[in-house]
Amino acid sequence: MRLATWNVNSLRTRLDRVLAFLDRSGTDVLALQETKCRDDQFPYAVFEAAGYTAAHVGTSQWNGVAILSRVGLEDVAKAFPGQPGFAKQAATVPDAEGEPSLDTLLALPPQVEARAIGATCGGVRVWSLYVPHGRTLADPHYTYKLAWLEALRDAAQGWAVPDAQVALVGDWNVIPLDTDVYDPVAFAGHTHVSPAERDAFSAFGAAGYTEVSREFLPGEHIYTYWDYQQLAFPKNKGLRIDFAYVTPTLQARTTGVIIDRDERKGKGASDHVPVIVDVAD
DNA sequence: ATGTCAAGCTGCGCTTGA
Repeated sequence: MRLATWNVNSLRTRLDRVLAFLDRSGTDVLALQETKCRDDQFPYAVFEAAGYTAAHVGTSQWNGVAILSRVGLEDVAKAFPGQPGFAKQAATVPDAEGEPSLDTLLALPPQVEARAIGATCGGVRVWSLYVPHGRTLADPHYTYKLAWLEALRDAAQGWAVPDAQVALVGDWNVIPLDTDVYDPVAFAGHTHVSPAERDAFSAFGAAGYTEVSREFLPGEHIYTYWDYQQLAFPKNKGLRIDFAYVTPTLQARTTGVIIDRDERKGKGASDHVPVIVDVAD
């Protein structure tokens, strides 16, 4: 079985590329992140015509995760148990002088975002994950990111029972090693590289998972993302932030990992490329 | 070339998010 994960940065913009990728790669199960569409905008029929059943969760133009499968798709979960929500701040309200005041920002109730979807495909429990970005170390989104990862770790630890076949794949928005970024000095003080984020990422190892892209592709400066700005891709100024954690039984079946770097080329590319995991039948 | 892209909403530019 060929399992892949890809942050497509808008499915509607990239639908032709996704279909071409499925055809070219022979992927059986594709986890997508950042579909950037609502469920009613998701092209279920297009994927059905291509032979794939799809499950999607999307509530707005932001986030959105999906799983496509041509080897079955069962027991869909549109969030993980205990998945934290994010409390957006409403518009400022006027203070006594009628001016917007930073002291009167209104925190809206936390909303569980479309960042995780699970389904059982061909005997493997697949989770398509879009970890919150964090924005800056001082932003409430960063606190949310750490809480989100911790809650996922707790849930995932419970799934990692003996012989379980679980894959946690997606855009983790964490740079685990200094050699996973083109310039670690330039990233100091930013999100993705903080000790807390790196600890939250590596905690999945202690929870019973192995990150198989690292196992099969241990080299330095292997990237899965290149910013659209500053000619990052031609200069190969990338980040390694898309990963696949799997349970031991699934790890034992894993025969290889491919990072499809060519998918970043040409006009209309996503800023991320697919990470492909091959699993023996 | 302060070397980007996408979506929504109002509108044909701005804001948000990455």
